[in-house]
Formats: sequence, structure tokens, C-alpha cells
Amino acid sequence: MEKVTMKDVSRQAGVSMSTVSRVLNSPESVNREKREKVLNVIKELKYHPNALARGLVYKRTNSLGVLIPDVSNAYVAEVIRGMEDTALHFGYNLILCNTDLDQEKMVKYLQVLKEKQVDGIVFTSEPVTSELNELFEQLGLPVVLASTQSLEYNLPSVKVDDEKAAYDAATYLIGKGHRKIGMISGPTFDIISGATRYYGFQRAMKEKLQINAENMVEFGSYRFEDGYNAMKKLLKRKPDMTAVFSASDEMAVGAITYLHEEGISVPGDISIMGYDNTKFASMYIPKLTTVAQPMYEIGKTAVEKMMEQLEGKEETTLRSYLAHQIIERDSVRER
Amino acid sequence: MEKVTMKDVSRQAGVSMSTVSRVLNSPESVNREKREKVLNVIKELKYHPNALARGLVYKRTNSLGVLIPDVSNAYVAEVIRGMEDTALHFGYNLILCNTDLDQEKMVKYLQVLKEKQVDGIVFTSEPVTSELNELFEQLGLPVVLASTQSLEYNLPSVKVDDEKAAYDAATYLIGKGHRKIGMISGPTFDIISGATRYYGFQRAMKEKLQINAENMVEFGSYRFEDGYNAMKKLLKRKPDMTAVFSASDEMAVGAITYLHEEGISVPGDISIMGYDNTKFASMYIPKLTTVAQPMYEIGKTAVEKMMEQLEGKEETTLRSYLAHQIIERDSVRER
DNA sequence: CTGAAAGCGCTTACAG
DNA sequence: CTGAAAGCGCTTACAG
Repeated sequence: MEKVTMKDVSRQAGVSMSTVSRVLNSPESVNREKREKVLNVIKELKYHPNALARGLVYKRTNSLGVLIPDVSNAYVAEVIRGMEDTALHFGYNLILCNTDLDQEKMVKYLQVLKEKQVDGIVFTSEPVTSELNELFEQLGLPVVLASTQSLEYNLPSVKVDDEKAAYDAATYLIGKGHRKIGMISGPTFDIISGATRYYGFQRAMKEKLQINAENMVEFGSYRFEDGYNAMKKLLKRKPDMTAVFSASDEMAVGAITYLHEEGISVPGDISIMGYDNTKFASMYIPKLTTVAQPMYEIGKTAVEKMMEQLEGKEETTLRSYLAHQIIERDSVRER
Repeated sequence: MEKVTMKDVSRQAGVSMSTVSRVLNSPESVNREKREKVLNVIKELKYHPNALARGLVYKRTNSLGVLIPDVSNAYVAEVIRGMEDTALHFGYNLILCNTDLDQEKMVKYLQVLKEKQVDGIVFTSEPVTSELNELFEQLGLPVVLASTQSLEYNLPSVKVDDEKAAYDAATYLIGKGHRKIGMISGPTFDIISGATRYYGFQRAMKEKLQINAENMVEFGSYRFEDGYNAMKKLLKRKPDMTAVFSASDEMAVGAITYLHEEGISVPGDISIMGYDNTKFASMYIPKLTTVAQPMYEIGKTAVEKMMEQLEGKEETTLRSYLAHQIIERDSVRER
């Protein structure tokens, strides 16, 4: 299976390489007969242009690098899906990089992506440290932030307004008649999804119920086990809670599992509200009432923003917020 | 941010490009002083070699194309994770392609991957049609099959022995004292995961219980809704079943949901056994007893097989089977 | 150990 | 409309 190149095609078709190239890139500029001849030879020889060579002269590869914490995370996977569909639509491919939130891996990947001449980087679900920002600048590649943002650096970003979303969730719970509401929060050092949701919750408690709910909160890292453990502590401390808002669906499910083991019914005794609306949420018993993040749309919008940058469009909004939505299902009941 | 090339480095360091190149590729062959000089200039100028140019001469890109049905599928995402970690380990990157089982998209992607000069293709979770096989041959790229296989074509593959796994699952249920066992199967036209698991189940019924269980089966496409609907039909037809084996965790959960709505307890009244062991399975109530596929390992092994091919190692096993495992949890009870 | 030159496979002014 | 030539950024024999 010898590689067939443009030279082979040109020879076989009896034209110059320039002509073959033109047939590929601006067919109208080529005499019809020749064009068809070339096209036939291309088919016959099964010629595939070499995108490396082409990229070398165009200085574009139509490839994007995507940094994510972990594909196997349901939330992330959905975001990627949105990115990939959109990239395909614009004729781009995605190079996938799992960082595990590991700075070293990120730096390594960024290096490689630069070398592979990706046209841009989509950076997902991770805070932008100053080292990272410096690296971005040094690489000189367009960067778009998906499901994260930076207040310090001027990087285009797309995410949900987490503070507002959490505020709305708490308000929803209050609207359902709940007064003693706990929260299972992400870590407050996570300024993207931890602190924001925490403050949104607190603000609702303050504004709507005039209470300081700081002691109604336990923390975890968004995982099932974290939710389970947090619920255990929370229940011990505040046995009279009637509802709990969890900063992730997975923690919500962990919480429900603990309550179930204790013979406490959801939503009969305690209502549980999640966050994310991963697929999981609607397949659970009880089906989870939760704050939906438009994951697919976040991925889609991030890539669209990247395209705007690459196409040199005028600056659109730097920091975009996509609408969240409260999905009413069965894990919260009226009180 | 002007692009700095090897030429810039060579000029600045006062050596030839050849020398710069050598410093990068076989540093020992370069005089120490010069080498350090060059290294310093590289650092100073923040030089990043251009992988396109390099790939053009090496005829290798250290990139792999990955065709998958859908990243947002938990099973697939886990497989990809295994691939990506392993690829990284070997110094490779992954270009992600969601096919949605759409032949046209596949063909299109394969075309692009060929043009981008990927070193190989990992094809996942989809049957290999004759058109596809022809395309593979035409492209002349190494292909490895992950979580699928081909009996007709000699393509290296990695998967679980689904027939045996289903056989073991049914046997497990029988061992727990169940005699009237239903199955929610994938479609039999799906010869990879549908027919195989179906036959494995039937074989166990025949060998262990001497019964023909053909009328104990309903079919679905592995999704939640399918499981729900199949369970409904199955229950109507065979109300005296005590256990059901589902060809996916998601369908198992759909089935449980239906039973729950009918006030039938799992595993109290009916035991349910799943397949896959996606993360989901252990977070459910009841925690799902299921057949675990080593998803991460499948991805890992697939990439390892690819590396063997690329490194021209001697042929190892063409069709590999990774061990499945029965994970006992709470959705099946002794009878 | 080091440099000049050719070549990897394309595209793009520049002439004609 | 078409071809020859230069160039994209690297590597690799080939001399020295």
C-alpha cells in the first residue's frame, strides 16, 4: 500500500501539481476537461491529500485540543459531545486530553498540542491558575473556557451562573414550604462550582428566610461517597431538616443512599435536590429533582466561541452564561 | 506572537539547523558546549518544534483516531479513558469521533483521519460491515477493534466473551435457586452484544435447567426506556418469574423502575441482574448485581494492541477476550 | 562533531 | 487557464 501523493496524481493525469492542487482547492479555476481528468485519477488512485503538508503551508490544522478532567465523568462526557458535534460541523477535529486536574499533565499536554499545531484550546471544568494563564499566553494559542471561567484573566468562557442557580434551587425548596434546609456543598476552595453554589444557597437563606445557614452545610468533592458521608454528618447535626440541596447529582444520590439505609424516606421524610441533571438523574428512584446545566450547549457554545476567535470575528461577549433550569421530578415534595 | 522556528534558534545559537535538530533528537551526538548553547536558546526563545513538519518527514504523527458511537454513553466513556491513558503512556494522542452508528459519518471521519495521517484507527463498539472493512483496507491504516470484533475479517480485537458472560450470569441466577428466569436482551441483529448474550442465556437454560427459554425474552436497545417497556411485557407474559437478566445495566434500571411502579420489590419479589457494571450500578438502590466488563482494560488493551502493530511486533493473539466478572450486590437474592 | 543540500507533500504567487 | 519555482518547518544521509 504505497502512499499516493499529489505528484502521482499529476503524473497520471498529465498535468502539473499546481493544477491538481487547484482542482482540490478552487475547482472553478480549472478547465473542465482537465478538472474531470484529475478528479478521475484521484478516484482511481484513491488519493488522499496529506493534511500535514497542507497544514504546514496554511498554518492551520483544523484541530482543537480539549483539556478535561476526566471523560468518564458523565457531566464532562456530555459537554464533550456538544463540542465534538459542533467541531465536526465546522470541519474541526478534537484531540482529547484527560488532565485529572493534574498541573503537570496539563503542562505536558499543552506542550504537545502546541507542537501538533492545534488551532485552539478548549479548557474545561478547571480553574485557571496564574501559571496556566502564563502558559496560555506563552503558547500564543486561542483559549476558550468551558464550564469554568476566569475573573482575573480575559479568557472567553461559557458556563452557567452557579451562584444564581444555587440561589434558585434554594428558593425553589423554600417555595415548597421547606424551612430547615441543609446543603451538601462542593469545597469552597473550588471557586468555580464550590464557593459559587455555596454562596447562592446562603444568599437565598438570608434573603428569603432571614437565617444564617452556615451550620447547615457539609462539604464534599461531588462524588457519591462524599454525598453519603456528608449526609450522615448533616443528619446527626440537624435531624430536623426537611430538605437538602446537593451541589451534584452524584452526591445527592449518595445522600439518598445513606438516608435509605437509615430508613428515612426520600422525599417522604426528607426532600433531596441535586445539581447537574446528568442522565443518571432521571433513571433513579426517586427520579431526581435537580438543577439542569445545559451540558451539551456549554460544549457547543464553547466551540462556537472558538470559531469566532479563529475566524477573527469581532469580540462577542467575553464571559457567557447559559441558562440553568430547575427540573421538577420526584425527590422533592411540598411540605 | 511570531512563530519561532528552528531557523531562528539556529541563527541565535550560531549553529546550523542540523545541529539544532540533533540536539533535539540525539543530543549525545552533539558537542556539549554547543548543545547547551542551543538548549538555552530554545528555552529563551520558547521554541516549540512543529510536529507537522516533523510528521511529514517521519511519516508518523503519534496520533490515533478513535471511532466510538457516543462519548456520552457511560460504557464508552470508560473505554475511552483506558485508551487515552494508555495512548499518553506511549506518547500518542487521540482524535475523538462520535459516529452515532452512522455509516456516512464513519466514512467521512475515516477520510479525515487518513488525511490527518493518524497512525492507526481504534474502532469501538460497532460491527464491522463489509463496506467498512473495504474502506479500512483502502485506507491502509492499522485498525484495532475495541469492544467489538469481526469473525469474517482478520482485524485484531479486544472484548469480553459475551456468550460466556451471559451464560455465567444465567448460571449464577440458577445457582441462587431461581428457576423461572426472564431476560431482557439486546436486539439479535446486533451480533456483537445482542445475539451473543441471548445465546449464552439460552444455553444455560438448556444445559442447566433443560428448558427452552425462548418465550422468556423481551428485546430492547440497551436504554432505560427499553428496559422499562420490556419488563412490562415480560411481566404480563410471565408473572411468575423470580429473576430477570438484563443485557445492560441501564435496561436493568429501567426494569426495576417499572417493577417499582407496580409495587413489586427488587430483589424481594423479583431479582434483577444487569450487565456492564457502569459506575451507575453501584450507586443505585438496590445496588446492582451485574456482569462487569473491564471497560477501562478493554480500552487499554486495544491501544496496546495498536502499539504492537505500529512497532511491528510479532503478531500476538488476533482476537483477545478479557475476563468478565460477576459482581454480587443487592439486586439478586437467594431463593 | 558539524554544515549544506535534498526531500517530506502540499500551496501560492509569478509568469506566460 | 496552467506550469515552474519557492517555501512551509523539519530530518537525514552525505561530506568533511
